[in-house]
Amino acid sequence: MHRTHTCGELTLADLGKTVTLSGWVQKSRDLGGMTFIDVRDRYGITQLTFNADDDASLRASARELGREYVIKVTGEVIERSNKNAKISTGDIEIKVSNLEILNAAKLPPFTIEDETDGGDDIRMKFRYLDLRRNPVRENLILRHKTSQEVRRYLDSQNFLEVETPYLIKSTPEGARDFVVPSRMNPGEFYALPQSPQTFKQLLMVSGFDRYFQIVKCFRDEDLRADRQPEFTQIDCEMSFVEQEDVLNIFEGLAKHIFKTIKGIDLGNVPRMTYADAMRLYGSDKPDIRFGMQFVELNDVAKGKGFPVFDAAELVVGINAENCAHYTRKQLDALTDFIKRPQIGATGLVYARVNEDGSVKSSVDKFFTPEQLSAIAEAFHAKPGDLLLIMAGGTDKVRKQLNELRLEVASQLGFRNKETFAPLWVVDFPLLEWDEESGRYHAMHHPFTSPKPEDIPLLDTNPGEVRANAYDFVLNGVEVGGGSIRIHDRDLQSLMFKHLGFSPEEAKKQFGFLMEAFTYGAPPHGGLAFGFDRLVSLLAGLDTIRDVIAFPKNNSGRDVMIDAPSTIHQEQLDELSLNIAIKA
RNA sequence: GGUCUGGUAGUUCAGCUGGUUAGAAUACAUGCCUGUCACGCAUGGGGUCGCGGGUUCGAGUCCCGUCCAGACCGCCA
Repeated sequence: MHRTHTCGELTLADLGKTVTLSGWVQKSRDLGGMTFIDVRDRYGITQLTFNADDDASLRASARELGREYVIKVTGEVIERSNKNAKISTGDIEIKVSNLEILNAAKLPPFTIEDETDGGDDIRMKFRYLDLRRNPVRENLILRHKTSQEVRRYLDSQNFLEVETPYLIKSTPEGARDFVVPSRMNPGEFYALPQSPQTFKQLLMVSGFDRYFQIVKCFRDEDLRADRQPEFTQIDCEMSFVEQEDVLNIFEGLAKHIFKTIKGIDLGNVPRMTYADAMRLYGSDKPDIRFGMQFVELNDVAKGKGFPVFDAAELVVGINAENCAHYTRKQLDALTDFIKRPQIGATGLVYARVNEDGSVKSSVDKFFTPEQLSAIAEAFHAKPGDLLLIMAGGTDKVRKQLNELRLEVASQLGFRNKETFAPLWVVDFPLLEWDEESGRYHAMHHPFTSPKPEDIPLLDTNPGEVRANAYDFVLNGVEVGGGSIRIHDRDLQSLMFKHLGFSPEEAKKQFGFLMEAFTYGAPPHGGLAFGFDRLVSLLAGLDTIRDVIAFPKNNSGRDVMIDAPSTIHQEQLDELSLNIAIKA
C-alpha cells in the first residue's frame, strides 16, 4: 500500500498510529544530529524526523533526499516538541522507520513554494511543476467548486446539460474561426465553434426547453490577459421566456455562486441601459464599485472662448472628490496617461475647488471665475474636489474619459478585488456600423431579436434599433452576455438582409437554422457566462491564465508542449494539403 | 498590423554619463551543527550579458535589424 493517509490529515488524535505516507519532498532541514523532511501532497505537508538513534543507513538515505523526490515512508505518529501552528499537521510528526524513494527528481528550475522565485515564462514551460504550488492548485480547486455549483443550480432549475459538436461549419460572421481539414472530404474544412449558438437554438426547436453546457469555445483572435484562443463558457438557452425571465434566472445563478463560493450576498443586480452606460461611464461595461459618473458640460463650458471646448462635440468630465491635493506632477502623469497612443487624447483640463469655493483651473485665462463656478456647480463639486475635463468627438472622448476614470479610481484604491459590484447592461444596439467593410454588423450576433417597437427603424435608421440583448458586468468586466433570439423565419431573413447577406448566402450559411424555424420554433433566449473570467474574478486575479490548467501564451503558443507545430508530409498528404507559407 | 516595456548566474534582479577580473539575493554543492519549520554558520562552483550587424581605442551599456516574453490598441458577431 502506498499510503494510509494523506499529508494533510494527521493530528494529535492519530498519536501512536503506524502510518504510511507518500508524496514529494518539499524541504529538507539537516541539523547534523537530526534531519527533518517535509513531505507534501495535494492535501498538505507532514514533517518527518530522523535522529541519532535511527539506523545509520536510514539516516543516510534521508540525507540523500533532494527537492521533489517522490518518497514513501512508514512510521509512527508522535507529538512534536516544537509545534508549528501554520500547518494543519503542525502538532505531530512521523518518526520514520522505513523510507523508500519511489522516484528521484531533477532539481526543479524554480522553487515549488507559494512565493516562487520563477517568472511566468519558466513556470509556463514547466506548468506541471507550477501546478504543484498551492496558489495555482487552489485556483483550480476554486474553478472545480464553481463548476459544481453552476451545475447544482442549473440542475435545480430544470436545465439539461447537452453536449454539442466541436467539429462544425465555418461562418464568416464574428470572430475568426479555427479550422480543421477533413481527410475524408479533401479540400473541405470543419471549424471549431466560437460558441454553440446555433446548436442550442436548435435544441430549443427540439423542445429541450432549458439547456446548459460548460463548454470550450474557440476564437482565432489576438490574446489578452483575459482572452485565450480556447476558453470556457457556461452556455445556456431557455424556451418560452422573455428578457426578464432570463435575467432573473441568471441573476439567481450569480447570487448562488457568490453565496456558496464566497459567502457573499450579492444583492439585487442593478440594471442600466446601454445608452446610459455610455453617457455616464463611456463604457458598455462600467465598473460601478465607485461613482465618478460623467458630467456633460456643453451648456456651461462651450461658447466661452476656449477654442478646444468650442470646437468639441462633447465636453465631459469627472469629479475626483477630495483630490484637489493632486500635485502638478500627478496631473501631468494623468495627462501623459491619456495621451498615450492607446488612448490618444490630446489633452486634459483640470480644475481644483479651493477651500473658499473659488475654482483654480488650467484654463483660467479663458473663463471668468463665475463661469468656472458654474462648471464646478455642474459637478456638484465641493471644496477639495478635483475636476478632470476632456473634450472631443462624443464617442471618442467618452472612451478616453472612461480610461481616465478607471486609472484615477485605481490610484485612489476604489477597485478593491474583494468588492463585487454586478450590473446588467440592457438595450444594446442591434447593429453597429463597420467602417472597414462599409456595412452594419450584428453587435451581439445575427440571431438577436430587435425590440419589436424598433423594427420599423431597420429601414430608416438601422443604427438606432435596440436589441433584446443584455450583458452581465462585474467590476467592469464583461462576464456574460445574451439575448432573446429571433424565432421567426421571416424576421431572421430580414436580419440577414440588413447584415448584407444575399438570400443565397444566408441559405448557404444558416439554411439549417432558417428551415428549423419553419417547423415550430418556440420563442427563446439565453446567455453565456465567461467561465474563466468569472473564476478569475472570484479568485481576485487579473488574468484568466491563472485559473486555466494549461494556458496559451500571448502568441497563442503552448510553450510546454510547443504547440502549434508543423506536421509531417504524410499527414499533409492524407489531408490532400499543400503548404505554401506566404512571405 | 501597431504602441510600449523587458531579455545579464538554475531563478529573480542590480549594473549610472561606454572604461580593470560583470555583482546581489536565492537555489545548488561540500563541511559543521540534536528541535528545525524562510533553520543557522563556513566554503565553493555557476555567465555566449537573447541573436546578428554597426559606431568606438574600448560595448552588458550607444545605434540598426531580428527573435522571444509581457501589457495594451486594432481585432474579439
